[in-house]
Amino acid sequence: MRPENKPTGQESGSFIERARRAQIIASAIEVIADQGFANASLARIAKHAGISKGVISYHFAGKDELMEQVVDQVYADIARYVLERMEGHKSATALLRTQITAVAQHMREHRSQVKALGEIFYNLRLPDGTPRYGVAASEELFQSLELIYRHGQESGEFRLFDVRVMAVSHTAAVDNMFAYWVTHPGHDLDAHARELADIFVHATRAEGALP
Amino acid sequence: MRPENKPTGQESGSFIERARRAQIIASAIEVIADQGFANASLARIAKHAGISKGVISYHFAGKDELMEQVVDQVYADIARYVLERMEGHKSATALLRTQITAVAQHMREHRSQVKALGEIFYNLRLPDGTPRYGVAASEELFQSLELIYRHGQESGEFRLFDVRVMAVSHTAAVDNMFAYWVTHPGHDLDAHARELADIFVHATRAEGALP
Amino acid sequence: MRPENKPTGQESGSFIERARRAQIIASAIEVIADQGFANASLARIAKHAGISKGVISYHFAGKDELMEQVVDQVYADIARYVLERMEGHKSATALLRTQITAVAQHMREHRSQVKALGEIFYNLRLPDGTPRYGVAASEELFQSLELIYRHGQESGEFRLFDVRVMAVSHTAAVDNMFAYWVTHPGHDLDAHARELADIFVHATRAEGALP
Amino acid sequence: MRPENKPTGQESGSFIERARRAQIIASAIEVIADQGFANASLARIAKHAGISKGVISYHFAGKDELMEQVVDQVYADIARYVLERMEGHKSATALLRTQITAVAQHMREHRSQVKALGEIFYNLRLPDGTPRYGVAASEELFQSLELIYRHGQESGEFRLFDVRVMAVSHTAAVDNMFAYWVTHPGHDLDAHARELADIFVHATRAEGALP
DNA sequence: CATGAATGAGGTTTCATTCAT
DNA sequence: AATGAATGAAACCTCATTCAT
Repeated sequence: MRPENKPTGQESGSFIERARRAQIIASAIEVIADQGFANASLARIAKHAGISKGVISYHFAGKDELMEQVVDQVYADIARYVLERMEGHKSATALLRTQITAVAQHMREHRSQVKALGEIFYNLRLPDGTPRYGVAASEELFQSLELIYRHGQESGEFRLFDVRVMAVSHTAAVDNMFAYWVTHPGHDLDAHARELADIFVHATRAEGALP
Repeated sequence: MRPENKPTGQESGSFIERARRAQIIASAIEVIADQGFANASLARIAKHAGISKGVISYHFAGKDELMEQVVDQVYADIARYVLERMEGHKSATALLRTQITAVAQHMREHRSQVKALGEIFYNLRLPDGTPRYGVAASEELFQSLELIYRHGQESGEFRLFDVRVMAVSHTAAVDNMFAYWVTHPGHDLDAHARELADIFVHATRAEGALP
Repeated sequence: MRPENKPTGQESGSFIERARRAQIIASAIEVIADQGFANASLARIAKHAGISKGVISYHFAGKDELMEQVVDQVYADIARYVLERMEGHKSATALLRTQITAVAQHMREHRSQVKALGEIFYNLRLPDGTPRYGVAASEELFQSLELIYRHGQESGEFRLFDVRVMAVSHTAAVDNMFAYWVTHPGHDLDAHARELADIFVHATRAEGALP
Repeated sequence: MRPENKPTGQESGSFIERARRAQIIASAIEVIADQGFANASLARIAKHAGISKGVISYHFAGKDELMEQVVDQVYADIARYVLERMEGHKSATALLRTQITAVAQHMREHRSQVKALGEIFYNLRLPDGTPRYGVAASEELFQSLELIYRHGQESGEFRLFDVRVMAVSHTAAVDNMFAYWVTHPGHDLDAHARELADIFVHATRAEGALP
């Protein structure tokens, strides 16, 4: 019997406990990234980790909890990585460029994690059949992007536009940059990111004021 | 035994044969749009169509072939719809706007089809676990968008940019417009499309030349 | 896909359908009577019937439905058997004696059925853990016995007593007669039944009026 | 390693050893009474006791031994309680009444214990699937009741009847009194017991000699 | 003396597919 | 051309038990 999860931010459980959970989460990420969500059975995840199937059930309440832990961890990693790199920048334009290029860097260094995140986001469903995450789950991300866009509009850097549509399109373009890179090995991710940043810089530019 | 499928574009089989296949494809679309790819078992599709499970196996080589037929049909519908509306326009800018708004109109009128298309695109896998359609499958779409963008660059309407990145981002933004609309009932799809067209018009604009 | 059960009294399904269901129910009865409820897995029931596990899932919504069908059938058999033999008797005393001896006869001829019924009654639980049947489920039986007892009190054959306590005790004594017989092969069930009838005849007798 | 259990009546092991075993037995009783035998996993029993699962394995050879210890303890409690109250009574009729009412009192005061006892009696099986306790296990109880009945027949208080059938029916009626009370909160257990005593007093009465 | 960790068997259920009719 | 019936694999989950520490 594993002690019930303490949903606090604080790490819980013994050292071994945490190590096993991390190992299982890592294995899940690799299997999902490699074989897709639908093929990522507990059996495969366990086999990939070199452990017995029961171990997963021992450390996680069920498959859903494991998936949610994967999402939580990967999402937190991305957010930390990107926010660190955005610190210090003042202008909305710089923030915008930095966000896109930082995400791209993180993707290049954590390809499997990001892929697994996307798979789970798209596929995990609640018992009633409705998506567990969905576009709705990106609300937090939308809002943080809207902060940048609104900041640019207020400072006069950006023209007036619907910040929600811009945020949704921004998110989509970044996500697909990743998907495109994954399926086109050899594609220059950093160049793509720079081009994408250019696109949104132009798209948001106040009339007659290109930098 | 059913005669093997002729993979030509030409309709094959008797009238009844074609009608049954169409009925099954329509049922599959509705079930997938409603319950998601993972919950769209042949049993559910058959039940929804009011027929026996065996009929599907009789008319399609397997589940995968059914899914591919759904994709083919829906994809062809979208292409026809959008191309019809683009005809007659000359300027790249007009073509760009029209493409985006026409897709949005089609989405509004064929919500289930588009949703099912997305589900299959994202979820269907080959036996070895790799995606059946990945971003790679959008190659045809990318190229047709690139035609527009290159046309604009040659006519001087558009600035110089990487047309592939622009096409990928364009596709992504349109896809997510749909996803956002699906999960946010009441969202104004047409307004979103107009804003999105504005975004790409600005993003592509030759310097100092806003219309 | 099996057509959903029509909960009407009318038999539903094709001939083969009904035959398979009957076969599976019979197999379940034998396995439960032989190995006990806890050991009566679907695998064992299927093996005993010489069919695949999946067949059971095909014909019954789940294990619980199978168990309930067993109860329904066995219970109806007993009721029919006993009521047939009680018909024509007028005096409460005769009805009482007949009920007990008829049940005993039925038990002797349908040992497995009765045993399985008891096992399911005692063990089957709802998803929330509460008993599916329980003493509460015997309410119908209690009330029919109370009719006899009240009839005897009104006719003056029986003394005054709490008919509910008498019915509960009666039910218990009959059930345990069966259980005792099951565990003591060679025990004379009919003699036991006659003795038991004597006990309740004496227990109910109006003072000073033994027949 | 724990020293093997000494199956003597004498308490064995250190103080801590005995305390732990008692604690575990008590927890098992509560869980079984609450959730039923089938849902009383070692995990749940351990959790309810606030200890680790391993402790149970340490102190008991296995689940079966734990169950048997529960039976032994509860059974001994009941016997002691009832026998104490029967002491001093001489007439068979008084002994009969006292036995029934004393058992009822004990039930009211030790509801969980009695419920757990019944669950285990009915459900525990030997590895080969046969019941560990069946009606056969009540032999001791039957014989002690038979002593009373034979005593009454010899003293002339009781009519002639088959003492085994009477004892079996008596046991059944008392057991079901408990089951009925458990499922009908608010039912008057003491009144039920008095009625039940009346029933057996009448059932055993020598003709023409009601007290 | 106690624990946390791990195991692997076995449970029910869902599913795509095959086949005789 | 269609159906109902059957299959067996694979999924997730629970559990009693074992073992190193």
